[in-house]
Amino acid sequence: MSNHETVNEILVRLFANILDIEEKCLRTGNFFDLSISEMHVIDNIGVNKERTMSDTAKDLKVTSGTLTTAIDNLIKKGYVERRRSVEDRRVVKIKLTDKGMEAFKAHEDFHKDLVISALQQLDSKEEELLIKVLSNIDVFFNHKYKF
Amino acid sequence: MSNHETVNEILVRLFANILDIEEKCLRTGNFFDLSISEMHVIDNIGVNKERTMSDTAKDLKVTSGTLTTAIDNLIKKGYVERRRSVEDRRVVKIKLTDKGMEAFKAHEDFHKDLVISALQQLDSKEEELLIKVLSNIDVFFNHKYKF
DNA sequence: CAATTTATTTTGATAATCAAATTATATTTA
DNA sequence: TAAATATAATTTGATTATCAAAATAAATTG
Repeated sequence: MSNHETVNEILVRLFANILDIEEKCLRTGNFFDLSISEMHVIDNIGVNKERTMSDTAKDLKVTSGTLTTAIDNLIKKGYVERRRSVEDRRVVKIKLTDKGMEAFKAHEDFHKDLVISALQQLDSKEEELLIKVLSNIDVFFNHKYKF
Repeated sequence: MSNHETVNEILVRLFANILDIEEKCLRTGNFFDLSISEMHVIDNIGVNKERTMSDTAKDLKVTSGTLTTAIDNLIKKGYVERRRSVEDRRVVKIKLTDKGMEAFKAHEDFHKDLVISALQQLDSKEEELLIKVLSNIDVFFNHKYKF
């Protein structure tokens, strides 16, 4: 097998595994009632912020209708609060509750932990190599991603 | 910014976008009637192979009920064929049609492009090192997060 | 102030998924 | 070998995530 094929195979496997790990860590952790996509909504709202529905939907690349139902559920579960803006009464502001912030932090910690444990294995030369390759992929995606 | 933060940032962006980009490349290409999950089924069946439902479902980490409906749709769209095994009549074998193989190859090309971009500016020694580094990370994750 | 634009929600639909029940066939065992 | 058990796949009934288009409400503009 060529290097290219090997790299492809490992990247595909790593990607699938990381998604799997993230989902399972969620489901077996303290926030077992959150799906990955719900966690991504929480992650996007972020701590100490009050965001509008449309900005959040745009960031997450979903329609505002989709976000409305997602937020309905997150409110039911106690992770998010919603209020109408007083300056512009068309606008709805959302922010995390304390429980939401805890979930945010847990997820952040998970990410930190994942990256730290991956990088711990590497010497500085390997680390640079990895960053270079990841950046290359990032550039490739940004290039492809103009629709 | 520390290496950790850089890596984390790139990873988050990559993970947020990769499925999206892959799907959009599909939809704007010759196989606009395939979703990304359908393409992953096609990818898993692979060319020149005849696979059983259960093996494929296991590989894809979905239940066999889920795969049954996925295969129903792929047959309707003309990408897959299904026949009962003669040796064991409980077993169902699936394989790609010619159209399915074309889709497989188109998807393969997308991945090839990705890897070529990823490996840009790397000499063959660095390629080898990268393979080692990625494999280590994969093995490490599987050890650390086993459920 | 009427028309238009903007922000959000609602509605009605489809994909992907699961667990549990069902069907058909094969294997084991008493 | 007939009955019990196991296996492979499908069907059923449900949920979640998603979209486009219609509806609602508020702000802006001409």
